Amino acid sequence: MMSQHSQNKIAQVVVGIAVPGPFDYLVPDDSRPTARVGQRVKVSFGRRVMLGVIVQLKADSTVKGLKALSAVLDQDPVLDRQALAVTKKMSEYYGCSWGEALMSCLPVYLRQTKKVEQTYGLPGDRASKNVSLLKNVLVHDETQRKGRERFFALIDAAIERQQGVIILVPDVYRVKGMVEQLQRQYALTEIAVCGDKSLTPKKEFLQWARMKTGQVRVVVGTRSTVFAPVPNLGLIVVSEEEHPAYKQEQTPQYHVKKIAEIRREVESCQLAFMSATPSAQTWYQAREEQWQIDYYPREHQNELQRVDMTNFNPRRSSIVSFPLQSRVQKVLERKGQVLLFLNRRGSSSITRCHRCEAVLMCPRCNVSLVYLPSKQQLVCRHCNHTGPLPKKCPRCQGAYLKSMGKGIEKIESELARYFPYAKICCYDRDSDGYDPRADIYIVTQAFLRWRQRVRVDLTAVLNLDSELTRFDWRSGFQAYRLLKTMQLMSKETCVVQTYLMDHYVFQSFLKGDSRIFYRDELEHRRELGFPPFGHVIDVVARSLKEEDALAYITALFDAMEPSAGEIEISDPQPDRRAKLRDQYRFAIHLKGSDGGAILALIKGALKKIKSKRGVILTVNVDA
DNA sequence: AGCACGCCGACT
DNA sequence: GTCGGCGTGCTC
Repeated sequence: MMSQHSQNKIAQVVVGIAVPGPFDYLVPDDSRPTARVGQRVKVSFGRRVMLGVIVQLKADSTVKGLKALSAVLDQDPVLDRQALAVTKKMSEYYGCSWGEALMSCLPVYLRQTKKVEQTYGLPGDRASKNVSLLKNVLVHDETQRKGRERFFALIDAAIERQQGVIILVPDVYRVKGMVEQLQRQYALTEIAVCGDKSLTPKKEFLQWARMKTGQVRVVVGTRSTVFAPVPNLGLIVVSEEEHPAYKQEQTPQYHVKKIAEIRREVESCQLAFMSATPSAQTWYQAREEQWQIDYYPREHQNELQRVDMTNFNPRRSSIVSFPLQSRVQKVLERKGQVLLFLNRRGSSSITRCHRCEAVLMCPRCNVSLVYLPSKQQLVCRHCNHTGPLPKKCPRCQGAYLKSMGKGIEKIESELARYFPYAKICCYDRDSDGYDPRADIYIVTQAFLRWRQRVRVDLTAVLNLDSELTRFDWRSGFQAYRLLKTMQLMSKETCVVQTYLMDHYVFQSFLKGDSRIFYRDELEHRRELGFPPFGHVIDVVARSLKEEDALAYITALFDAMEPSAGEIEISDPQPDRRAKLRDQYRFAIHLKGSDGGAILALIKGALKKIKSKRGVILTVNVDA
């Protein structure tokens, strides 16, 4: 009798910490008939009690002195073989433990060592039909309308095949709109929302269980929804695929698009990446891998006006140039609407003493503080440290503090003088909605989350140069994305102010066809060895003690094998944010064609040097 | 990741 | 002589 379960004598278990594993445990006799791969278990690991997951069952083990499982927590496995395979591949790709990858794909409620009575048996046999592998799709849509039609056609086809669908959106604000769109098309009960942090763990788990048991056809959610336990998965849609929020910044640092690709490999589902401005990497990948590419260029031509700022004396004229002012004037006369973009909050970005030249700085981050007239506060753009505007210079007690560097609230007060009857509104990351009745909006980056809903008569980029000159291999693309977005939001005219008329990004954009931009941008990246033609890896050491962080990064630099292949290694240098939240940060930048070789170089150097107390090291690939 | 073991400086 | 620093190594 016992022998028929002898294959279940030993369980291989992984735990959610950075240890290699898996570890063998004895399965207690009474659990042997019911023990299954994918069940959660309680184990004593070292001196601790931890949650584990059975990843394999076997008859015997080479390890002596095995401990027994403390308890089996599930009746049915919470993870099927496909989820196990996906997390295994994920751990190999990202170099985290299998257990860490597994935990990130479980709902919070199931990460506790609590027994769950819920069963996850599927109603009937929903074994997947043998569907031939469908081509991945890039939906590159500048029209809003055609892309949506294509989107629904892809979902319809998956439902037609009796398969489930996952739809990813970059942040919680977009979930609602997406669900409303879907509800017009599909029955309410077939849609579930996922990744909503306001949900209690228990409620999130109940949603998860609905998906797991196949009661849900379509799942909508943010980043972590890419792990949703949809049985017989047919399609994963990544909307606004270039959005940076799809990258998880805490360990394990995964990217939604990579996980989607792994799920495609394991579960043979189709992928659809959608955007009005897809990333250059995706654009390239779609061509290299022969995806189906649906490009819908914008239908309505609008006028693009370039303003060469070298024609104006910056000391004598406003940041809103004369040509732009007269454009605004004309639109306002017709009761039209205007949208101006400047990526700088507040009224001034620097407050300096006229006498001793001291600049008001954030004590924790060593960057100049921004003044917000609406709150009458000085605020740090990195850590949100806030304080009042002092009346006297804190260093020399002089009474002449001077504001420099104009932000959107400064533009607002300037424009209020030119256009006293216009209703003018500012929007930055502290705004929680915008008033669609304003005559003029002046906005920062944060406003772009509304880009799909906004259509105004005139849009303008006040300072393209701040986007073009950022020290970042993606600045070209991001400048292009801003230009395109501003262009698509305008019904009639888009004005761009710049000193850099000849910059390749601007010149490519002016040619009108986005394919020209991607061709030029990719050529530029190929020459410089940037992604997708190479990898850029940053290593950052941070510590409360400046000398410790510097000593550590220098030791790491010295331990790196010189000229290992064709890897470019920068000298240790202060990070772009040299001090952040009281911590000093130093960086090394590495570049090369083989990302794995760069990581191996870093790992090799790390092994040679000893870790230092209070110094934290982070490695960022293609950040 | 934790949490032990283990080997060198300042305290009753 | 011990308390306690933190470097090193293991967890079935």
